[in-house]
Amino acid sequence: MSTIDQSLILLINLSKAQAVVSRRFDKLNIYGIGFTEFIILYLLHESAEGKLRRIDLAESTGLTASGVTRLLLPMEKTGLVGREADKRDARVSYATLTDAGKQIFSNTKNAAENLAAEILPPDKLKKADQLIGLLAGL
Amino acid sequence: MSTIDQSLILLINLSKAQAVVSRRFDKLNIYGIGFTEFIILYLLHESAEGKLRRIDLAESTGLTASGVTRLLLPMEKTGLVGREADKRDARVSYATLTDAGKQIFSNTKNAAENLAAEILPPDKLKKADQLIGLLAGL
DNA sequence: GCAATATAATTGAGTACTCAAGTATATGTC
DNA sequence: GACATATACTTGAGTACTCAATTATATTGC
Repeated sequence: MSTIDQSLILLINLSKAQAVVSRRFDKLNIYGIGFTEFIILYLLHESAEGKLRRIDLAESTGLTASGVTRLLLPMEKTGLVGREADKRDARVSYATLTDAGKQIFSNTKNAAENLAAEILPPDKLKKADQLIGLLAGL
Repeated sequence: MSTIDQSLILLINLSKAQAVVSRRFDKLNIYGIGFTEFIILYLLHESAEGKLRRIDLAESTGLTASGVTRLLLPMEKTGLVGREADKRDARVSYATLTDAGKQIFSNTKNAAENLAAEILPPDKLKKADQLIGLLAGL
Protein backbone atom coordinates (compact mmCIF):
# COMPACT_ATOMS: atom_id res chain seq x y z
CA MET A 1 0.00 0.00 0.00
CA SER A 2 1.60 3.15 -1.21
CA THR A 3 1.37 6.48 0.53
CA ILE A 4 1.89 8.69 -2.50
CA ASP A 5 0.04 9.41 -5.72
CA GLN A 6 0.35 7.36 -8.85
CA SER A 7 1.72 10.32 -10.81
CA LEU A 8 4.58 10.65 -8.38
CA ILE A 9 5.25 6.93 -8.37
CA LEU A 10 5.40 6.98 -12.12
CA LEU A 11 7.91 9.81 -12.12
CA ILE A 12 10.05 8.04 -9.57
CA ASN A 13 10.03 4.94 -11.73
CA LEU A 14 10.82 7.11 -14.72
CA SER A 15 13.88 8.43 -13.00
CA LYS A 16 15.14 4.97 -12.18
CA ALA A 17 14.32 3.67 -15.64
CA GLN A 18 16.31 6.41 -17.26
CA ALA A 19 19.34 5.63 -15.15
CA VAL A 20 19.15 1.98 -16.12
CA VAL A 21 18.65 2.78 -19.80
CA SER A 22 21.48 5.26 -19.81
CA ARG A 23 23.84 2.66 -18.45
CA ARG A 24 22.70 0.08 -20.94
CA PHE A 25 23.33 2.52 -23.78
CA ASP A 26 26.91 3.01 -22.68
CA LYS A 27 27.52 0.14 -25.06
CA LEU A 28 27.26 2.57 -27.96
CA ASN A 29 30.68 3.80 -26.89
CA ILE A 30 32.26 1.22 -29.14
CA TYR A 31 31.05 3.36 -32.02
CA GLY A 32 32.72 6.38 -30.53
CA ILE A 33 29.56 8.04 -29.30
CA GLY A 34 27.27 7.94 -26.28
CA PHE A 35 23.51 7.85 -26.07
CA THR A 36 23.13 11.61 -26.04
CA GLU A 37 25.38 11.96 -29.07
CA PHE A 38 23.32 9.32 -30.81
CA ILE A 39 20.17 11.31 -30.06
CA ILE A 40 21.74 14.43 -31.54
CA LEU A 41 22.69 12.55 -34.71
CA TYR A 42 19.18 11.12 -34.91
CA LEU A 43 17.55 14.52 -34.52
CA LEU A 44 19.79 16.06 -37.17
CA HIS A 45 19.23 13.10 -39.45
CA GLU A 46 15.48 13.50 -39.13
CA SER A 47 15.49 17.23 -39.63
CA ALA A 48 14.36 18.71 -42.90
CA GLU A 49 17.74 20.00 -44.00
CA GLY A 50 20.07 17.98 -41.85
CA LYS A 51 20.54 20.95 -39.57
CA LEU A 52 18.95 22.36 -36.46
CA ARG A 53 19.43 25.41 -34.30
CA ARG A 54 21.20 24.68 -31.09
CA ILE A 55 18.24 25.94 -29.13
CA ASP A 56 16.03 23.42 -30.92
CA LEU A 57 18.41 20.62 -30.07
CA ALA A 58 18.30 21.77 -26.46
CA GLU A 59 14.53 21.70 -26.48
CA SER A 60 14.32 18.27 -28.10
CA THR A 61 16.88 16.64 -25.85
CA GLY A 62 15.91 18.31 -22.60
CA LEU A 63 19.44 19.67 -22.26
CA THR A 64 20.20 23.29 -21.54
CA ALA A 65 21.69 25.56 -24.23
CA SER A 66 24.94 25.29 -22.39
CA GLY A 67 24.74 21.52 -22.36
CA VAL A 68 24.22 21.46 -26.11
CA THR A 69 27.20 23.74 -26.66
CA ARG A 70 29.39 21.45 -24.62
CA LEU A 71 28.08 18.31 -26.23
CA LEU A 72 28.57 19.61 -29.75
CA LEU A 73 32.12 20.82 -29.27
CA PRO A 74 33.79 17.39 -29.30
CA MET A 75 31.38 16.26 -31.99
CA GLU A 76 32.54 19.15 -34.17
CA LYS A 77 36.12 18.27 -33.43
CA THR A 78 35.66 14.69 -34.52
CA GLY A 79 33.79 15.89 -37.59
CA LEU A 80 30.40 14.32 -36.88
CA VAL A 81 28.71 17.69 -36.73
CA GLY A 82 29.31 20.96 -38.50
CA ARG A 83 28.34 24.50 -37.75
CA GLU A 84 26.54 26.98 -39.94
CA ALA A 85 25.48 30.56 -39.37
CA ASP A 86 22.00 31.80 -40.16
CA LYS A 87 21.75 34.43 -42.87
CA ARG A 88 19.02 36.38 -41.16
CA ASP A 89 19.71 35.98 -37.48
CA ALA A 90 23.22 36.52 -36.25
CA ARG A 91 22.44 34.95 -32.91
CA VAL A 92 21.77 31.55 -34.44
CA SER A 93 24.30 28.83 -34.99
CA TYR A 94 23.08 25.69 -36.68
CA ALA A 95 24.42 22.25 -35.94
CA THR A 96 24.66 20.33 -39.20
CA LEU A 97 25.01 16.63 -39.86
CA THR A 98 28.21 15.85 -41.75
CA ASP A 99 28.79 12.82 -43.98
CA ALA A 100 30.89 11.30 -41.22
CA GLY A 101 28.03 11.92 -38.86
CA LYS A 102 25.60 10.20 -41.21
CA GLN A 103 27.94 7.26 -41.42
CA ILE A 104 28.24 6.91 -37.67
CA PHE A 105 24.50 7.24 -37.30
CA SER A 106 24.02 4.49 -39.87
CA ASN A 107 26.59 2.26 -38.20
CA THR A 108 25.16 2.81 -34.79
CA LYS A 109 21.49 2.71 -35.52
CA ASN A 110 21.07 -1.04 -35.52
CA ALA A 111 23.00 -1.47 -32.30
CA ALA A 112 20.85 1.17 -30.68
CA GLU A 113 17.67 -0.44 -31.96
CA ASN A 114 18.77 -3.84 -30.72
CA LEU A 115 19.54 -2.41 -27.30
CA ALA A 116 16.18 -0.71 -27.21
CA ALA A 117 14.40 -3.92 -28.20
CA GLU A 118 16.21 -5.80 -25.44
CA ILE A 119 15.10 -3.26 -22.89
CA LEU A 120 11.61 -2.88 -24.31
CA PRO A 121 10.59 -5.92 -26.29
CA PRO A 122 8.35 -4.69 -29.13
CA ASP A 123 5.43 -6.87 -28.05
CA LYS A 124 5.36 -4.97 -24.77
CA LEU A 125 4.84 -1.80 -26.73
CA LYS A 126 1.45 -2.75 -28.07
CA LYS A 127 -0.39 -0.66 -25.57
CA ALA A 128 2.40 1.78 -24.89
CA ASP A 129 1.71 4.25 -27.66
CA GLN A 130 0.19 6.32 -24.89
CA LEU A 131 3.46 6.16 -23.04
CA ILE A 132 5.25 7.53 -26.07
CA GLY A 133 2.73 10.32 -26.39
CA LEU A 134 2.92 11.07 -22.70
CA LEU A 135 6.68 11.24 -22.64
CA ALA A 136 6.90 13.14 -25.92
CA GLY A 137 4.61 15.74 -24.46
CA LEU A 138 6.82 16.60 -21.56
CA MET B 1 8.13 9.30 -40.94
CA SER B 2 10.67 8.00 -38.52
CA THR B 3 13.69 5.94 -39.47
CA ILE B 4 14.13 4.15 -36.17
CA ASP B 5 12.12 1.69 -34.10
CA GLN B 6 9.42 2.65 -31.67
CA SER B 7 11.33 1.15 -28.75
CA LEU B 8 14.23 3.44 -29.44
CA ILE B 9 11.99 6.46 -29.89
CA LEU B 10 10.40 5.73 -26.58
CA LEU B 11 13.74 5.55 -24.83
CA ILE B 12 14.83 8.81 -26.43
CA ASN B 13 11.65 10.43 -25.21
CA LEU B 14 12.21 8.87 -21.81
CA SER B 15 15.59 10.50 -21.59
CA LYS B 16 14.21 13.90 -22.44
CA ALA B 17 11.27 13.51 -20.13
CA GLN B 18 13.49 12.66 -17.23
CA ALA B 19 15.57 15.77 -17.79
CA VAL B 20 12.45 17.91 -17.82
CA VAL B 21 11.04 16.23 -14.72
CA SER B 22 14.30 16.52 -12.88
CA ARG B 23 14.39 20.25 -13.51
CA ARG B 24 10.81 20.66 -12.42
CA PHE B 25 11.52 18.85 -9.19
CA ASP B 26 14.32 21.24 -8.36
CA LYS B 27 11.54 23.15 -6.65
CA LEU B 28 11.73 20.70 -3.76
CA ASN B 29 14.95 22.46 -2.83
CA ILE B 30 12.96 24.89 -0.71
CA TYR B 31 12.46 21.95 1.65
CA GLY B 32 16.19 21.37 1.78
CA ILE B 33 16.20 18.27 -0.40
CA GLY B 34 16.29 17.37 -4.09
CA PHE B 35 14.26 14.85 -6.03
CA THR B 36 16.70 12.02 -5.44
CA GLU B 37 16.76 12.72 -1.71
CA PHE B 38 12.99 12.72 -1.73
CA ILE B 39 13.00 9.32 -3.41
CA ILE B 40 15.34 7.99 -0.74
CA LEU B 41 13.08 9.26 2.02
CA TYR B 42 10.06 7.74 0.27
CA LEU B 43 11.74 4.34 -0.11
CA LEU B 44 12.79 4.32 3.53
CA HIS B 45 9.36 5.48 4.61
CA GLU B 46 7.75 2.64 2.68
CA SER B 47 10.13 -0.01 3.90
CA ALA B 48 9.00 -2.49 6.52
CA GLU B 49 11.23 -1.24 9.31
CA GLY B 50 12.08 2.22 8.10
CA LYS B 51 15.48 1.01 6.99
CA LEU B 52 17.06 -0.42 3.87
CA ARG B 53 20.45 -1.70 2.88
CA ARG B 54 22.40 0.68 0.77
CA ILE B 55 22.60 -1.84 -2.01
CA ASP B 56 18.80 -2.04 -2.04
CA LEU B 57 18.54 1.73 -2.24
CA ALA B 58 20.95 1.62 -5.16
CA GLU B 59 18.83 -0.98 -6.92
CA SER B 60 15.59 0.88 -6.35
CA THR B 61 16.89 4.25 -7.44
CA GLY B 62 19.05 3.11 -10.33
CA LEU B 63 22.08 4.72 -8.69
CA THR B 64 25.35 2.93 -8.18
CA ALA B 65 26.48 1.87 -4.71
CA SER B 66 28.93 4.71 -4.82
CA GLY B 67 26.19 7.15 -5.75
CA VAL B 68 24.14 6.02 -2.76
CA THR B 69 27.07 6.44 -0.43
CA ARG B 70 27.63 9.97 -1.66
CA LEU B 71 23.98 10.86 -1.54
CA LEU B 72 23.51 9.57 2.00
CA LEU B 73 26.51 11.32 3.48
CA PRO B 74 25.02 14.83 3.55
CA MET B 75 21.67 13.36 4.53
CA GLU B 76 23.29 11.73 7.54
CA LYS B 77 24.98 14.98 8.37
CA THR B 78 21.71 16.89 8.34
CA GLY B 79 20.11 14.11 10.34
CA LEU B 80 17.49 12.98 7.83
CA VAL B 81 18.98 9.52 7.64
CA GLY B 82 20.76 7.36 10.14
CA ARG B 83 23.06 4.39 9.80
CA GLU B 84 22.76 0.99 11.38
CA ALA B 85 24.92 -2.08 11.18
CA ASP B 86 23.54 -5.54 10.52
CA LYS B 87 23.94 -8.07 13.28
CA ARG B 88 24.63 -10.96 10.97
CA ASP B 89 26.48 -9.43 8.05
CA ALA B 90 29.33 -7.11 8.77
CA ARG B 91 29.39 -5.83 5.23
CA VAL B 92 25.95 -4.33 5.45
CA SER B 93 25.16 -0.81 6.48
CA TYR B 94 21.52 0.14 6.70
CA ALA B 95 20.19 3.58 5.94
CA THR B 96 17.46 4.37 8.47
CA LEU B 97 14.76 7.02 8.40
CA THR B 98 15.10 9.39 11.33
CA ASP B 99 12.27 11.40 12.86
CA ALA B 100 13.62 14.49 11.16
CA GLY B 101 13.61 12.56 7.92
CA LYS B 102 9.98 11.54 8.46
CA GLN B 103 9.13 15.15 9.09
CA ILE B 104 10.79 16.38 5.94
CA PHE B 105 9.16 13.61 3.95
CA SER B 106 5.79 14.63 5.35
CA ASN B 107 6.39 18.29 4.64
CA THR B 108 7.59 17.63 1.16
CA LYS B 109 5.18 14.98 0.06
CA ASN B 110 2.33 17.25 -0.94
CA ALA B 111 4.57 19.56 -2.89
CA ALA B 112 6.01 16.59 -4.73
CA GLU B 113 2.57 15.20 -5.44
CA ASN B 114 1.38 18.55 -6.73
CA LEU B 115 4.39 18.82 -9.00
CA ALA B 116 3.79 15.32 -10.29
CA ALA B 117 0.14 16.07 -10.94
CA GLU B 118 1.08 19.18 -12.88
CA ILE B 119 3.43 17.20 -15.04
CA LEU B 120 1.15 14.20 -15.33
CA PRO B 121 -2.46 15.11 -14.76
CA PRO B 122 -4.10 12.10 -13.05
CA ASP B 123 -6.76 11.79 -15.74
CA LYS B 124 -4.02 11.07 -18.23
CA LEU B 125 -3.02 8.10 -16.11
CA LYS B 126 -6.18 6.10 -16.63
CA LYS B 127 -4.48 3.44 -18.65
CA ALA B 128 -1.07 4.07 -17.26
CA ASP B 129 -0.82 1.28 -14.73
CA GLN B 130 0.92 -0.54 -17.55
CA LEU B 131 3.32 2.35 -17.87
CA ILE B 132 4.17 2.07 -14.22
CA GLY B 133 4.67 -1.64 -14.60
CA LEU B 134 6.80 -1.18 -17.68
CA LEU B 135 9.04 1.40 -16.08
CA ALA B 136 9.20 -0.40 -12.76
CA GLY B 137 10.37 -3.49 -14.56
CA LEU B 138 13.45 -1.86 -15.96
C1' DG C 1 15.22 56.23 -33.27
C1' DC C 2 15.62 54.65 -28.62
C1' DA C 3 15.04 51.94 -24.57
C1' DA C 4 13.29 47.92 -22.47
C1' DT C 5 12.78 43.28 -22.95
C1' DA C 6 13.53 38.80 -25.02
C1' DT C 7 16.33 35.38 -27.37
C1' DA C 8 20.53 32.58 -28.76
C1' DA C 9 24.87 31.02 -27.64
C1' DT C 10 28.98 30.63 -24.86
C1' DT C 11 31.89 30.40 -20.66
C1' DG C 12 33.21 29.84 -15.65
C1' DA C 13 32.16 27.40 -11.82
C1' DG C 14 29.56 24.08 -9.43
C1' DT C 15 26.77 19.69 -8.92
C1' DA C 16 25.46 14.94 -9.07
C1' DC C 17 26.51 11.36 -10.53
C1' DT C 18 29.68 6.95 -12.59
C1' DC C 19 33.71 3.98 -13.03
C1' DA C 20 37.53 1.73 -11.18
C1' DA C 21 40.01 0.34 -7.48
C1' DG C 22 40.32 -0.99 -2.94
C1' DT C 23 38.96 -3.07 1.69
C1' DA C 24 36.30 -6.13 4.40
C1' DT C 25 33.36 -9.87 4.70
C1' DA C 26 30.45 -13.80 3.19
C1' DT C 27 29.68 -18.03 0.47
C1' DG C 28 30.71 -22.26 -1.87
C1' DT C 29 33.74 -26.02 -3.04
C1' DC C 30 37.29 -29.16 -2.14
C1' DG D 1 40.48 -25.19 6.95
C1' DA D 2 42.06 -23.17 2.58
C1' DC D 3 41.06 -20.97 -1.42
C1' DA D 4 38.37 -18.92 -5.13
C1' DT D 5 34.59 -16.23 -5.98
C1' DA D 6 30.91 -13.08 -4.81
C1' DT D 7 28.96 -9.26 -2.23
C1' DA D 8 28.66 -4.66 0.26
C1' DC D 9 30.53 -0.43 0.86
C1' DT D 10 33.79 3.40 0.35
C1' DT D 11 37.11 6.47 -1.98
C1' DG D 12 39.76 8.82 -5.79
C1' DA D 13 39.27 10.53 -10.10
C1' DG D 14 36.63 11.49 -14.05
C1' DT D 15 32.27 12.65 -16.70
C1' DA D 16 28.18 14.96 -18.16
C1' DC D 17 25.59 17.85 -17.17
C1' DT D 18 23.28 22.65 -14.88
C1' DC D 19 23.19 27.37 -13.22
C1' DA D 20 24.56 31.98 -13.50
C1' DA D 21 26.68 35.42 -15.85
C1' DT D 22 27.95 37.43 -20.04
C1' DT D 23 27.85 39.00 -24.89
C1' DA D 24 25.55 39.81 -29.04
C1' DT D 25 21.47 40.38 -31.43
C1' DA D 26 16.46 40.65 -32.26
C1' DT D 27 11.83 42.32 -31.04
C1' DT D 28 8.48 45.39 -29.18
C1' DG D 29 6.45 49.64 -27.85
C1' DC D 30 6.73 54.46 -27.55
